[in-house]
Amino acid sequence: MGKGADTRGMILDRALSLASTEGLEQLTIGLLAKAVGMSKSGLFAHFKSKEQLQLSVLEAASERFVRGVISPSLKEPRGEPRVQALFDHWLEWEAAFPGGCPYQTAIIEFDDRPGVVRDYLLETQRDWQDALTQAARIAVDEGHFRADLEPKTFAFQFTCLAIGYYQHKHLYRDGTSKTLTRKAFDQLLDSARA
Amino acid sequence: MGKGADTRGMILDRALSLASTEGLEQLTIGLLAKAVGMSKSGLFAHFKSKEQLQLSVLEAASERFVRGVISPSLKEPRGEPRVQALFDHWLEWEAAFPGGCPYQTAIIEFDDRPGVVRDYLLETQRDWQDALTQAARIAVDEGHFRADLEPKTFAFQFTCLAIGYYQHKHLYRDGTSKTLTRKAFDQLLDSARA
DNA sequence: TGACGAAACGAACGTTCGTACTATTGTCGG
DNA sequence: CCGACAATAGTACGAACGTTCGTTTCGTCA
Repeated sequence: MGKGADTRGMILDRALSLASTEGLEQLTIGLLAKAVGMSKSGLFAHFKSKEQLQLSVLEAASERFVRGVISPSLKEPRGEPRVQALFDHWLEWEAAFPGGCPYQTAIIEFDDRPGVVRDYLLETQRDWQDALTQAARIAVDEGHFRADLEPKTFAFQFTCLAIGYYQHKHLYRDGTSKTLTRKAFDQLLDSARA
Repeated sequence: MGKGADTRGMILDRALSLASTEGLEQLTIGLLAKAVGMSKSGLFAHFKSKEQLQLSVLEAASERFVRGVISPSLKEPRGEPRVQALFDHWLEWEAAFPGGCPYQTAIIEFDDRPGVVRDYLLETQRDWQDALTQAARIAVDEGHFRADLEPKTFAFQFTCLAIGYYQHKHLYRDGTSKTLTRKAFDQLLDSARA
């Protein structure tokens, strides 16, 4: 159980990069094998099907997301600072992948294709949305946000900005995306406060 | 030049639906041929390459977008009513495709892949962003929006909501997306007004 | 009606896809 | 150091990919 898990991890590392630029479907087994310097069959043995590979890639992404975004944000003070931290860490995390957030790509690819991949995406995205909603609710409780703020709506607006940032950055590539998104987010925070 | 253009149009019609659900790359020539009841080679003859087919599909989408969103909105009164119309027509237009806005899918697929398709996406998306910015600027001039509003930022926020709506709708499929998005948009309008 | 160009066809090209088998290598505990 | 077993490579498969080819059907006008 030693060596195998290591190579599997290395494969998923490389797969995450490829999936972020090419998508989960274009992430081909032959291509991935060449990228990590293995034979197609040798790599294939680690995952018993392409669908399992796709799922494993998303699970690896989840793990990184928790480690890079969720956990560090939970260490921040409750309320607005934590909301702000979630946003900051999201921006950082997105930049860690050459093709941007792998979830973004995967959701577009699979939101109309039923199966275990779509199910997994739905589940994790719900969790992320719940976490955001909860963070907003706490900010209300703490008195940072106005009492009549709807946490769910706030979470949606938050997510919209995150998605929009991703798209703007990768399409225009003019370096203005981060400033623009920060401005929009500050405005969102403004209207969320008392 | 009669018959050929007709079938070409019919092909692109079907292709638009398929591309919105499957993506421009998964929109396979063989699959499309089967969908329209033609032979692969017969269909292929209309476009001299797959890249040309993809480009033609996007051009067909552009045409529909102008006819369904831009033009009718320009008939509305200048200022906020026109901005509102742009948003309303966007929501309608998006619903006309089984897999949602074909641009959304295409941008995610091609934003990291240089070529004529990406170039075309960049160009049309810039046009759309410019149109939105211009509409916001007019609303400022008319006194509907506050004088210090930044039209470009507003256009970005607008687009973010549109993208977010698309994703929410197709992933969750719980029927709450439109209400949620309208609420967020109303809030955006509120903060844009005096 | 005959002829001619446009449009659609069927078959085949070489390549790559995901997956199934079998063989070879590598890594450890006795 | 060796046997067991995990890990990787090799080979082959049927199907689908984009593309090309030569041929056949269709539409139109002399």
